[in-house]
Amino acid sequence: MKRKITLKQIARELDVSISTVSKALRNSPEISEDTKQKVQAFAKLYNYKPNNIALSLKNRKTNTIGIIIPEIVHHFFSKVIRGVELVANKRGYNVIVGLSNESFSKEVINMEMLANGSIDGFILSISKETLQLQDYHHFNETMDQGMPVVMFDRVVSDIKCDKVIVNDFGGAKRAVEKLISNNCKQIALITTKDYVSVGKLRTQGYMEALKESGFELKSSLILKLDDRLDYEVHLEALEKEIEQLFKSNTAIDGVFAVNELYALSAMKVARKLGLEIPRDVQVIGFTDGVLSKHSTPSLSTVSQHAQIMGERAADLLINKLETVSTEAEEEYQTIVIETDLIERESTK
Amino acid sequence: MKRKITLKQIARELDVSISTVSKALRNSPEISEDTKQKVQAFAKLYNYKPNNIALSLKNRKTNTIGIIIPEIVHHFFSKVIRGVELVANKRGYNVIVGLSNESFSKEVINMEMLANGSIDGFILSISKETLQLQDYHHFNETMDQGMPVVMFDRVVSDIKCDKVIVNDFGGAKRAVEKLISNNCKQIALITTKDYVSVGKLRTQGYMEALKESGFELKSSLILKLDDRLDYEVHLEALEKEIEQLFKSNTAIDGVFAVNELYALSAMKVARKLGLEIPRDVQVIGFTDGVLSKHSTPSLSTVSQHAQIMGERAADLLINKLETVSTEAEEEYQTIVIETDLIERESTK
DNA sequence: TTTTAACACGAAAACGTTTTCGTGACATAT
DNA sequence: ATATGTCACGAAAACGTTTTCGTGTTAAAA
Repeated sequence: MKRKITLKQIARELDVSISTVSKALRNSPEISEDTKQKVQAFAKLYNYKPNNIALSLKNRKTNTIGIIIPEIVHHFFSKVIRGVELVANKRGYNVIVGLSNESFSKEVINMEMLANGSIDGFILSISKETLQLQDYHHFNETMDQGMPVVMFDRVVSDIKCDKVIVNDFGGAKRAVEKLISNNCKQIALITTKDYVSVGKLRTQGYMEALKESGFELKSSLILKLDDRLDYEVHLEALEKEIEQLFKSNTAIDGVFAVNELYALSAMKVARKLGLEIPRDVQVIGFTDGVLSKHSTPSLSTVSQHAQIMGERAADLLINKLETVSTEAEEEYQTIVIETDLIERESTK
Repeated sequence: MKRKITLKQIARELDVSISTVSKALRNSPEISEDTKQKVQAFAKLYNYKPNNIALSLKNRKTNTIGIIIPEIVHHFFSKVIRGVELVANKRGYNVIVGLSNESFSKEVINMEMLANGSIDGFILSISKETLQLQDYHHFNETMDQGMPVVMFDRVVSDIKCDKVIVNDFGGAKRAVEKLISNNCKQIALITTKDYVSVGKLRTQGYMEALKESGFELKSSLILKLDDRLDYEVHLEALEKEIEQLFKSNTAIDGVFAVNELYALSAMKVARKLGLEIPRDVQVIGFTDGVLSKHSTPSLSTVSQHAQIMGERAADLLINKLETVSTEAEEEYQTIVIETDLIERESTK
């Protein structure tokens, strides 16, 4: 077991100084061809690679970006990570992942751990608990210390930083318009409570689409679920709520759901109640998930382009890291990713 | 924008030496109560936190573990990451993620990037291309340099290191036994080519179960797919292959598939051919995925406990990192995670 | 021959810590 | 009065780099 070799060891072996070795390896013109050859050959032989930590300390730059997300077992978030990793790697950065698990305190702790020199900047999506508490001090403190932050998907407008978001409003609106043009008359909405920013926007898109088409808004058609309950575990509870919705609105012929699970459950409940999809009820979900594609019937859905979000966020962050900030130049961008409506079997 | 404060700055402000500040903050008995109070108060006020990079350099320990996986948009792998992150965080470590994207060269590059001081050890699952090429020099070189490696799921027996694997053989065997006891007579196997170690083991489990029950092995019932083709994209190609299988073996009444997608496709094809599940054909998959639970009919499956694998791998690695290695003591463990057979609607 | 310039290299500082060891001031014991 | 000991702190090294600056040697120019 041979430990990694250092400049100092090479210097000692070849009986030159550390500086000479360093310069020789970086091909400095200061060093004679002879010495360069000798040093480079030796370094190659012993497979010398500069120590990243030492470089980070010297350069005050880690070439690592931190990404903090609420959950990793989730198609959307893992796709975002893939996007981040893709451009990060391409541009010479590593990615360190922190999970907040939707908890405020874990989010804070994770950020503090990483902010102490481990990374150059953050890419993150805010946890539900943080959104509820509306306590954003940790974001502001991090940025105060000169560490750039790029938020994606779940953002809040109060915070001044770069953002990458989905056109939730537009995507939802188009989905509902699709249902309308497909001749749906009673379109239900299955959404989350308003503190989830994306849920709120999608709800507004639903409303706007109905309004523009001259439909009246019936609050009985809107089911707002408290998603603090993990419905992946308590599936029956979710289905019960949706069943109630269908039973008290027997004329429902269209459903727009703000995520995949809600949409699938809606299809399941509808079928259970003897309704056929898409003949009797048409359903559209909102997601980049894998369920939509493989469900039966497959689910029409609003695609968010999660991977592209990750790529954009990473580019935004790295650009900021690599431009010399002229201080006052506090210009923050918000990139809006457009959605696509993917039509599958759950719509006509 | 106030940059992070350092010991040196505190020392200058309070007109003491750097060492005094360091000791005061670590509550050294060498320092008088007076000075401690003063220093600690000042540090708190300016929210001093030691710089991780400097600590890493000093201690030659980063408290970071690297995890390299072939793909992150995948339920199994993201669950493993969650497990790793869970215990890593609990034990004071960060997690840095590298994606090989099933490519040999990306795997090598990623490992080299991280091995140069960025992390203390690796947790990884081998990429398909590496398994095909059977080129494992990068693993051995990393370990030669004294960096511990824990492999999970996709491992090879030639490499001497700690491992966490699933009981693929046993899980597959039990699944097929279940089909047999459910009265299936013609049980098909949908698997991968043998270079995927887990696929091979599951295939052997299938064979063993049949043999023990006195069934004859019919090679026409075994479909070996080349999974270099990404069937998530070329779904029709996959379905066509499976359709062939069913058409040339019309008596098939049971299917064991080595992953989720194969199982789902089998169900889809069977239904298309007018077969009802589970009445005419019973199906069992192998996975920890989300599709199984939400498909219609829901899929009976062999659960791998991915998160537990991640947890075990992390514990194994951190234990190794934190015990002083008495050199010769080259004891490597292999932890086998037992599977569970989750019965859902696709079996009787 | 003396001055200048180019060349090839080394010493040392810096990044931010922790830790070992040394030392001056003062108090106590001889 | 001298020796011993405790206390409170500082200097310096170390981790592994890069880079600035200084310097001794040799060759070219005056």
